[in-house]
Formats: sequence, C-alpha cells, structure tokens
Amino acid sequence: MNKRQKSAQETKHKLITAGLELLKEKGFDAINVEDITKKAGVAKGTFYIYFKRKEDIVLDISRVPFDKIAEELQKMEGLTITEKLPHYFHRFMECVESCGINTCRQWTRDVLDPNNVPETKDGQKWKYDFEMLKGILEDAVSKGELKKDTPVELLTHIIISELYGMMTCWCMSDGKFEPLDWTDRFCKIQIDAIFKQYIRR
Amino acid sequence: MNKRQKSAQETKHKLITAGLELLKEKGFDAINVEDITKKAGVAKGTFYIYFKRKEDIVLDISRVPFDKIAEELQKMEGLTITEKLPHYFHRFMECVESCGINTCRQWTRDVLDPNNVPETKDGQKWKYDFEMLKGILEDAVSKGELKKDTPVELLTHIIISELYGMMTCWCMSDGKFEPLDWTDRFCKIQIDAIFKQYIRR
DNA sequence: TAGGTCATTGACTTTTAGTCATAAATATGT
DNA sequence: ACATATTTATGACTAAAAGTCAATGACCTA
Repeated sequence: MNKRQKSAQETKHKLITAGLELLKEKGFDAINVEDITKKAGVAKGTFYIYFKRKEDIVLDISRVPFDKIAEELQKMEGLTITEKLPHYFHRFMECVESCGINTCRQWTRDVLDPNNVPETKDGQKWKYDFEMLKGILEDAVSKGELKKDTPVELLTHIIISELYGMMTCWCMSDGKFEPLDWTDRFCKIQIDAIFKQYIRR
Repeated sequence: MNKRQKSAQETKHKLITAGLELLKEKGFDAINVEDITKKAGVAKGTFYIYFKRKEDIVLDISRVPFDKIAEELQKMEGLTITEKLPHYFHRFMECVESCGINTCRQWTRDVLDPNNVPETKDGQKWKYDFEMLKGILEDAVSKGELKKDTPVELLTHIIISELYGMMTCWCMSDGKFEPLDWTDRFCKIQIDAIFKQYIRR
C-alpha cells in the first residue's frame, strides 16, 4: 500500500471514528456532515469522496463489530444449533449495546429499506446476514441435527425477525432494560421453541 | 360542531389522505411537505397548523387502523390468551399490509425513538400498545389462565418485540413474502412457545 | 524531472423544513 | 345589525444543511 492509499484509508477511518462518537452522543438526525468532518479534521467535501450520502456512513460504522460476530458464528464447531444461536443472540445484543442506542436506531432505519442503502455488496449486509444464518441452518440439516423437512427459509426469517425485534424493542424502550439479561431470558423461551419440532432426537 | 371546527377537521383529513397516498407511493424521504399540501389542495403553511413537524403526520396516518385492532383485542371475550394473540398478530399484519411498506418503514422509524414523537398522548402510541397488551396478560393471570408467577412485563416485551420484528423483517425483505401466511405460520410456532410454561392446565 | 493521477478543499448551489406577518372567514357579545 | 375577537389559511421568506465541483497541490510513475 502506497502513501496515497494509506492516507485515504486513514481519512476514511477518521471519519468513521468521528461519526461513531457523534452518533452515540447525539443521534443521526441531530448531527450534520460538517460536525463529522470537523471532528475528523477534514473538509466537508472529503466526506462525499468516501460516502455517497450522509446515511451511508452508518453501515461502515456498524459493519466491523457485526461482521466479527457473524464470523464467530460460522467458526463455532461441535455445538448444536440450539447452543450456537443463543450465543449469537447474546453477542448480537452486545454489539447493539456497544454501538449505542442512537447508532442502532439509524442502523435499523437503514436496514428497513434495501433501496436506501448503497449498491455495494456491503449495502446488502442484511441479505448477507440472512444467507449466513440460512447456511448455518442448512448445515444443521445436512448434519442430521434438524429434520430433512425443516422449513429453512421460514426459520431463518423468524430468527432475523427475532434479532431485529429485540433491537427495535430495546430502542423503543429508550434503553430502559438491560439488553443482555433480557436477551438471555428471551432466548431461553424462544430458541428451543423455534426448533423443537424439527430437532431429531 | 360549528363551521370552523368542521372545516378544520376536513382540512386535516385531506392532509392525512394525501399523505397516506404519497407515502404508499414513494416513501417518506422521497416526498416533501409541499407535495402533500399540493395534493391536499392547501398551502404549505397549513400543514404546520395541524402537524408540528413533517414526521408527525405518519402517526395520524397509521393511528386509525391500529387503534381499531387494539380495540378489537380488548373486546374479545371467551377466548384464551393463545387464541387471542394469533388473531391480533394476523390483524396487525393486515394493517401493516394495507398501510403499505413505506408507511410502515416510517412508522417503525418514529417508533424506534420515543423522543422523536410529539408529546401528545397519541405520541405515546407504542406505550399505549404496551400497556394494552400488558393488561390482556394481567387479565389472563387474574382469570387463572396463566400462572401467578408469569413474568408479565417480560412476556409483553417479547410480544411487542415479535410484532415489530415481523414488521421490520417484512420491510427489510422489501415485501417479498406474503405477510399474512408468514405471520400465521410464525404465530403457530411462537405464541404457544411463549406461553407454554406459564399456562395452567 | 515532467506530466499525469488522485486525495483534498471550501465556496457555492440547491433543496426543503419550518416561520410569520397578513388576510379572510367565522364566532361572540352588545 | 354591528363591532370586536378568534380561528383558519396563505405563501413569501428564512435558515439550515445536503450535496457539487473547479481548483490545488501532494504523490506516483516513467
């Protein structure tokens, strides 16, 4: 990597860091592009070199932690599906908590609308999550852990729905309850239920 | 009601109708206040007599159908909690579908942030939904249908989480799947699971 | 070292949310 | 019936912020 590429990478990183801090602090609607660039120590125009629109930075802000846990999930060996998922849910909500409520609000807003997201492969993040989870389920089917007739697509949708439901619910309540305690109790009730009838014993 | 009040009501109604049509068609970010007022046949300033901010109209657009089903739920007599809720979920998703995906997107966005909502009692809509659902559960406990040690608050949060999760998931997928079919299958799996351990047999 | 490339800049344009003085219509009191 | 108060409606205006772009200079390559 030459000096230029390195400097470009640094600039983008400065913008993401500044963006995350401000997002946590004030929420997306309360900050403007100039706030971010000032905090990052660059000019306003620079922002638009790295992000097509103001909203696009949110994706980059949240991508790192969420990608990490997706990777973790895929690497978990020797665990059953009903062991893997509560762990994933827990880690997901850890990310949610560490990104802060305002970041999650904006993230959910972006995720709600596939058209409202840049056309890069990163923009398809939730589809990636979907495919990743679907893969985990298909894997469980092929290992014989789940029955052959398991409706994989449906269950994946349900799991995605549970994840975003938890996050939305936490945001709605303005972060009033402990997300991790709650998630764990939630999982205890839900995960087994989802898979109960499809597990081969 | 005198002539003035009647005309004011009509004007507000015209704005809500125009707003709903445009919201369904294009989505919240793609329309501006002048689009709405033009379609309603009034001046731009008129909008701000009835709504403090652009976002506030979404609440009024969705309030009518959702209030109706909340009322229905409270009136259902002689049904158990595990019969009432699937019906409510189904009706909820019917509303979601009839309001259109773009309206739901914006509605979810508003609901995500309690601070981003007018200070009227209507603004507390989701809290109202929460209290209403909680009441239904408490009722089931007092009738002896659910055990005395049922964690009512937790279950209410889970139900709210399921509702918004379903809606979010549907919006994310850009309305690709049939929300009603899906909801019914979803309910079949989830509702019994949620209550299973708390039901007195 | 020359000529091309690319990251950076910040003044500028454009868009749109939200305001407010003014006017018109309606209600109320005498 | 008239005068005065109140409410609804208007649209030109202001303010704020998103997004653009021609100019600049640092860096790369041959």
